[in-house]
Amino acid sequence: MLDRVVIDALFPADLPEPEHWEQRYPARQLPDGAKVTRFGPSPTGFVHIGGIYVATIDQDVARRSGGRYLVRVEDTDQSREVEGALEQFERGFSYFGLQADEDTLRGGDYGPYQQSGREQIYLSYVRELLREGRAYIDFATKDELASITARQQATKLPTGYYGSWAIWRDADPADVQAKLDAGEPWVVRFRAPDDTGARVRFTDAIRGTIEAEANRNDVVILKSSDQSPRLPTYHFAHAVDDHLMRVNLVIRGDEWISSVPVHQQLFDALGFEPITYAHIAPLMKQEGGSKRKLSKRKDPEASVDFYIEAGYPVEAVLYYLRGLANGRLAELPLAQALDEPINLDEMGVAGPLVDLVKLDDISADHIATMSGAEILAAVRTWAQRFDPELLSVLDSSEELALRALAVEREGAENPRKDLKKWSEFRAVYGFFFPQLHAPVTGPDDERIAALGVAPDVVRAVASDFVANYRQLDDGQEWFQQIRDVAAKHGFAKNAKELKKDPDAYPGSIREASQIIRIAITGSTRSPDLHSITQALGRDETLRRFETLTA
RNA sequence: GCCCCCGUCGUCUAGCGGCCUAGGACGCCGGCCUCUCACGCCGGUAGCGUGGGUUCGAAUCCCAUCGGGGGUACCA
Repeated sequence: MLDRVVIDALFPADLPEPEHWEQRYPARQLPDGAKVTRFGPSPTGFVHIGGIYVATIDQDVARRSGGRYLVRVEDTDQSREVEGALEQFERGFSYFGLQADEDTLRGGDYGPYQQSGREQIYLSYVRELLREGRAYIDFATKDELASITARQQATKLPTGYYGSWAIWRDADPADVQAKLDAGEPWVVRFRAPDDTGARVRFTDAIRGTIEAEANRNDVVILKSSDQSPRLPTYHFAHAVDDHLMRVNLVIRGDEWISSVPVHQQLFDALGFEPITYAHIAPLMKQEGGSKRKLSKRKDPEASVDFYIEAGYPVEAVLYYLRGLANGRLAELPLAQALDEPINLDEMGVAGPLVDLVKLDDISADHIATMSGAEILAAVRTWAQRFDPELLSVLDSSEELALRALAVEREGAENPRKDLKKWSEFRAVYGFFFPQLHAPVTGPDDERIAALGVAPDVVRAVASDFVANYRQLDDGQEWFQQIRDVAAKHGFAKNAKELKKDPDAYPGSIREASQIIRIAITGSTRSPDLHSITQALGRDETLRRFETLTA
């Protein structure tokens, strides 16, 4: 074991003792059963939808229990850091209404909330572990490490830096000193308790009891001395930060399950109270016949930007995510589900596939419950960022927009579900707006030609329709105008009649209606025609026939 | 290689030894409504990974096997 003087010389002389930090960050005064949770984003410049998923759970559990939810930026890997990542994170998370009770922006009594700002704290505890002989200085090179792993694999031994493989674990202090004097870079490794073969068990708040081999690995806890700032690995930062921030429930991805034995040893060596874990199965993606984690490289829907750009309503996404967390919530109406608590012990243990079709359905259902004014407001907000042209049209024709959105919605028993996301507004409602609507080119426009009605008949039908057109309030009466024109030009009363004797008619009422529909909306598929003309007004309605009657 | 987690319709799931001929939701298919689309309504499709046990009885318990996921980093 190294001499205390040697150890202390490796650290700043004014480095506080652990006791200092313990006092600086006292136990929280919270009601019984209050959960303090935390979400730890890495500033890699990509906000993953899985982060929203986990953070939603973190926040919900904390708030329900009268506890605290904090965000701690895990930036111990400076090489992966991306410029502006924090702002991006903030934007993504606030879009989904996920505000932390404590974080870098809002502050709090347990900061800094960014690991790169906590160097002194980690160092205090590393030095302490070193003094106690529960950690040691290590000079192993990458090549040495690779060789150890290779030899272990060849002999089917568990891989890792442990026991007699750990070349610096019980090194002669003189050798250590020599390396130090030579200025060789060093890391600090945790001295794993020597209980090889032992089994450990712990209770996971989601999965129940989990049993595993005790950790044997002397994991690195402090990264290389040739870096500045001197930062800890995740494992060590987790132990120190979660203890000092008085977090009592760690909710994280299940890729951490295998690390729990190390974490427990670390907590124990540091003299910290053990902590409760809840390991969440990650959001998955179907690929071929198998599932894999949603990947930020391959799957656009892994990014929160995907949902923001598409313009999915926040509530719909949140509702979907909560339903994935607790199946029970997916059966509840949206408002109620957003209000019900998420229970950890109800969470599934297998990773769910994210199903955009399901999200679309949820979203369409939700939008159908909104008023036209609410929808317009949401579309405007979306368009502000993603479709400036649409924005200006909306702003110059607000009344029209409201009338358009009212069609088969306001006062309707079963409102249309024709909008799944705000980005679809233009395609679905665009034709209402003269600035966005391209009139048909004429009787031979291919959309009309596809109906199979002769161009001169089309022109005649259109002309007659326009000549006698009356803007009527009653839908049936209004539609009678089309029936009359159709009858006059020999169209069959219904499709059945036409089918019986196809050559006897230019088409049926169906085709006649479609001529009118295409002229007005540009499409063979549209909401109720009468309602549309009500929204458009007489003049605009007739204007849309100009190219057909000319 | 070694260690851990997981496995019910295409998807999300209910299910905790008899209430299961396995329930719901989304999707899909068909029908009704109808001037198109959407909505709505009605109906249908489809699953306990496999093989052994235990038991009067197994989706539920045990074992094995297969499949999927993760860890085994000075990444988180």
